[in-house]
Amino acid sequence: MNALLSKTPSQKLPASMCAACGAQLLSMCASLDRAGRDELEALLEPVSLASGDVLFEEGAPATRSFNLIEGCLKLYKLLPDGRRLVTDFLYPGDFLGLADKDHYTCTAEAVGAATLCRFERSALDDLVQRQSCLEGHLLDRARAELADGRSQLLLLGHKTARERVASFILTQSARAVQRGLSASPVETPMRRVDIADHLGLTTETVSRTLTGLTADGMIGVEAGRRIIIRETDQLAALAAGHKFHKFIKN
Amino acid sequence: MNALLSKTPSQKLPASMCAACGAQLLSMCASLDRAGRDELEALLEPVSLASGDVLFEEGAPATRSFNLIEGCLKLYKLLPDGRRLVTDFLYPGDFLGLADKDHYTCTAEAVGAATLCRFERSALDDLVQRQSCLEGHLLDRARAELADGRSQLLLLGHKTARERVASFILTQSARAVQRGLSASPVETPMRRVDIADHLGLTTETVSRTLTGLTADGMIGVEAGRRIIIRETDQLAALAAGHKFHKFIKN
DNA sequence: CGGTAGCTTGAAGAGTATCAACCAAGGTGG
DNA sequence: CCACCTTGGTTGATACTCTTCAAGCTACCG
Repeated sequence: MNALLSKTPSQKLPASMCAACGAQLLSMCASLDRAGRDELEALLEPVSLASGDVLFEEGAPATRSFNLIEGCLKLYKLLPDGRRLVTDFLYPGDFLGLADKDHYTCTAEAVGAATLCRFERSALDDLVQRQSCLEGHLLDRARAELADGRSQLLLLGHKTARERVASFILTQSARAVQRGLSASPVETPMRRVDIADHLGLTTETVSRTLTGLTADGMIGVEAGRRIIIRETDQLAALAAGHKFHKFIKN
Repeated sequence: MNALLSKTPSQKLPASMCAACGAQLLSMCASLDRAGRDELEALLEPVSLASGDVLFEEGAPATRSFNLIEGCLKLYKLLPDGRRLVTDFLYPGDFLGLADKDHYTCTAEAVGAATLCRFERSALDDLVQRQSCLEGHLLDRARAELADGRSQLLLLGHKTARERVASFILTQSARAVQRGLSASPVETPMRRVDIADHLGLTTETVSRTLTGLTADGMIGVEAGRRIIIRETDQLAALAAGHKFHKFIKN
């Protein structure tokens, strides 16, 4: 889990790298013109991570920003005694380093194998100053992250275990759709303990709740990691906190 | 609690308004030169709120942004059955509307009497485009809010009631210091139920926990709303999650 | 084939919510 | 000026959800 960052040898990628990048339409690159993209491409360094590799640790000087190209990362914060909260899972197109002014506010760790674009902060900040559309793009990203964060606050502050798990499934599903994947069989690459630490629960409670939702016919679970959404409306009502709903327990 | 927005008659303030504003050094105005400030001042409309007035509601079109000049606001989200989470308390100098792209993500309500600067979003966005320092300022604000939000996630996800209340007291104290007030007798203008909904607890638990912290000599409470920090280090250790600490129960 | 990691299931325990009463302060009206 | 009511806060007893502790199960890998 604490393996060091394994970076590819410092070779530049072929010139077509950005053009061939599957995440380009999702990420900040999409807001740039041809010249701007070339300039951005000149700044980036590719990074590969294996499962469990730590990209950066909470509290370390935030000297670099990243764009996730492929794979899945988790961001988390730790309490001194080991309690952990996974603030977010990241997918291709997501930007890392937005919340981090001087020091990283979270640790970033690869959930599975992952590849990223790495930018030196100083160079990126310089480019952002000249490309005002980038600043707007980052501000939009920040807005979206703030909104998501507030929803997560509501989840952690007041939702029941069932509601939390339902919300999680629907959130993951929605993100899959954003990436052009199907809504219903949702692939969840992370382990139960990661889900638990994301929802403020324990692995046991997550497991029990998934079992319960399955027993109620709202979802199906295949091979542990693939979740089928069977009753979208009921699941959505549960996630939204409609306690009175006839299909909802607790 | 649902009283309508009470705005002052649509008079312009005297030209010296911004210059005389007590919050100017804290807010976005500080990043502008003389000309920029004049331009900003031309956009603003003053707003006064009484305790309980709702400035805007979650889900409404986000047509305006605000700068809090005086008083205290709370931002909150609601679940359909009434469960509420206060995402944040705002103090003079704080900006409202950063997280809101198309629609407000929270309801904003006055905790006590409050005064604000109101900006039409379209006009402000236009100014921001031309004053790039403003964009940088907003990005910095967004960064700080994201970082704060993540800490709050950790609090709601894994901290005990004692840790939550300790964190709350220290956060309020730190914010008071930012505004040039003393760290130790902290004035908390909000009611217990607001604190409870901010910490994901009930009023009873907040009350009991404050009583417990007082009994342990870590704090003192005067007139219900004024909190004296007696043992800063112990309180900080508690808030940080050092469960093993000798003075910490639970 | 043994060993380990991840997941599930079970029983007991803890922390906080819930329900309810009580108290203090402040406002109102007769 | 005092009885009455309302609001906000505290304290108490009980209930309940989720955690903790523990065991078992499955799949994968050396």
